[in-house]
Amino acid sequence: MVTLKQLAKELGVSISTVSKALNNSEEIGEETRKKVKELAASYNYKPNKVALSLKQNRTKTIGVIIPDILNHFLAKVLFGIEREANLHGYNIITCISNESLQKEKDSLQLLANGSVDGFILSIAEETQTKNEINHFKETISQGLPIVMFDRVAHDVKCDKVIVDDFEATYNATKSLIAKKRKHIVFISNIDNISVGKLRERGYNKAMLEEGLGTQVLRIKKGDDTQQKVKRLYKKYKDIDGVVSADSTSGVVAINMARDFKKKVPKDISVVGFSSKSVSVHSVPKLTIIRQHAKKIGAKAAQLLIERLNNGAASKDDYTTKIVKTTLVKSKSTL
Amino acid sequence: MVTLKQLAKELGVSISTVSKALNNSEEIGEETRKKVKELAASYNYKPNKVALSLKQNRTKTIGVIIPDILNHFLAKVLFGIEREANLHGYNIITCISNESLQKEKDSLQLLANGSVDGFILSIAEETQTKNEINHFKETISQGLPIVMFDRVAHDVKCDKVIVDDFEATYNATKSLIAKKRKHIVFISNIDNISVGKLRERGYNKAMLEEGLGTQVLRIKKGDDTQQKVKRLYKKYKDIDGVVSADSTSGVVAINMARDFKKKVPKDISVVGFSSKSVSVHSVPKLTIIRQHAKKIGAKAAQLLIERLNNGAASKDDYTTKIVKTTLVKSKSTL
DNA sequence: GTGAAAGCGCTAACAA
DNA sequence: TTGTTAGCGCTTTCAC
Repeated sequence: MVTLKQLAKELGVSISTVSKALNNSEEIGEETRKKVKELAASYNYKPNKVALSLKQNRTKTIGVIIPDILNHFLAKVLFGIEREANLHGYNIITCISNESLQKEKDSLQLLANGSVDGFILSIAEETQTKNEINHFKETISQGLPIVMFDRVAHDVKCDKVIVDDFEATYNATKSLIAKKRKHIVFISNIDNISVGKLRERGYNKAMLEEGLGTQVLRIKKGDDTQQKVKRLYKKYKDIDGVVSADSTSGVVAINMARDFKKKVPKDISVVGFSSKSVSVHSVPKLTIIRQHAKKIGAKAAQLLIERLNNGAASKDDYTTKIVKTTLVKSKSTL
Repeated sequence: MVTLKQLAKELGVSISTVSKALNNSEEIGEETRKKVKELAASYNYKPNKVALSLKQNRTKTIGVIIPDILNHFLAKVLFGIEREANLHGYNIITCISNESLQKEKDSLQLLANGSVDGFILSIAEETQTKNEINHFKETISQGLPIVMFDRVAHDVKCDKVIVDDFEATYNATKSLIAKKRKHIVFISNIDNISVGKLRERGYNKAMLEEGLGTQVLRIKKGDDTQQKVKRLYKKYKDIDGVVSADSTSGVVAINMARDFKKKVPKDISVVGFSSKSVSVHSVPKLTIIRQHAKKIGAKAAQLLIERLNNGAASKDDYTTKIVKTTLVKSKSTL
């Protein structure tokens, strides 16, 4: 990489002259400016980012910590973050906590050494079950702002972007009930994380309000989803509705129904949290609760960048943005 | 963030003493060392990464450019890269080219300013169709090594990690033929990228060798996969096998078969490039061609880090590693 | 209009 | 054993 020094030497001027010329300073003469710029262009000069970061005490880099990159929703949020960050001249350093508290702590620690200006993260499962939040508070007190999305810790003071999980399943369940479904099962493989719990509660409330009994099928890591759904159908012949808290179980619920001569949606309606690209995996296509993942990511990035630009201005004035889900009807519901 | 300067001041010693003490230099007295370390620990001192990078002229950061984060395979490779990089003390800056040549160029340009020590990337679709490779060559000539994976440019001299795409579909097709399948269709939504073409050729060769006619269903962006598969089944009643170049069409091929009273795998066998977690989306589960994505990512990271450590040593001595696929049988094939 | 010098935080060669 | 100094690449104040 060419440096200012080298350009200065070749031109027989001082380093500061070159720097100013490149930054269009009025101090420098028209002619000199032109000469400098030409040479710089010919060498494809680009100011060294590291030096700039050191000088300006900010990196224009955001640390993103996500629990699981193979989760379609989280990947999509990451996409949204990346795009929005780029628009504002920021890069993102990605860490995958893999649902582990330790890895989450490590990542936070490791990047809190000047590598990034702030964080965007969704909390690891283990962190939520152990209810640990000190590492977040510490990071914030070190002057590094955090924006949490989806799985958030309400006891940490920071900006947040969340989904209306409770209402989403509440409404989805109600819509099934409105179509005369009576025996609706809730299927979830995320019952131990915050959003999973909220979704279950939304379902429960809707069912109880209508005087209907609730039934929950919990799928654990390592379980065979197809087997569990199969057994469910075998045991309870009168199931006529499924609300799924994750994308996999909704798809499986539809495809497996046919093994039991249940027509979808005539005999059984299925709706689940998912995205368009996954909904085509079932025949008929799954009616989904869309979370607008990209928008969530973009919003999180906006909040962080705003805070970074404001300096300490908006201290103690934190936003919680709720991005509403949308029920997108396909052929798996009436 | 605490700096050496502040620690030095508080201890009444010089900056270099503090630096040496923290780096366990033998030069510094036992006692001083202890005092320094204690104070540093109490302040949770961490050396400023940016200053270190500037000083040592390397960032311990890898730029990763992937075409599509929502592609399960690519996301999994990213996971592998991240983990391996972390093991070696590297962070990753992720850019998503979104299959765009321009964004790919921009990312390369933008990070080639000292932000990263090298790149790991898979080539964007547009870049492949336009067959552009100059931006890669330029980056390399600037002293930033590149490792390409999956979709690679053979004309660029750099390390590569690829899949045995041709053999994978060749073998998969052969295995269907061995079970007396005669009318096997190849379905692909990636026929315009390098790996897609190779996969199609593997299928073609296997079919032609056996004197069987070939048939390819191409699915374009924006097409309704379910509709296209449906029409295919409607028109050609005797289809008894499907080889899919991507994960979606394989899953759809299975789930849709039932609409035509075709039993899987009795009447029709389906095999496709995919991963375990997606294969459960079909009933019965899809027999998959596993690509070992995490391993690919890890290998790519290893190659890059090796090269970074070797300096210019292994110049002009580039590796192409082939990570063999594995055919994992499920219930969608005999 | 141009240049010298300080300083961001750190390491390391050299001096004391 | 400890301190001084230079320098990584850059911006910016201040002097000329």
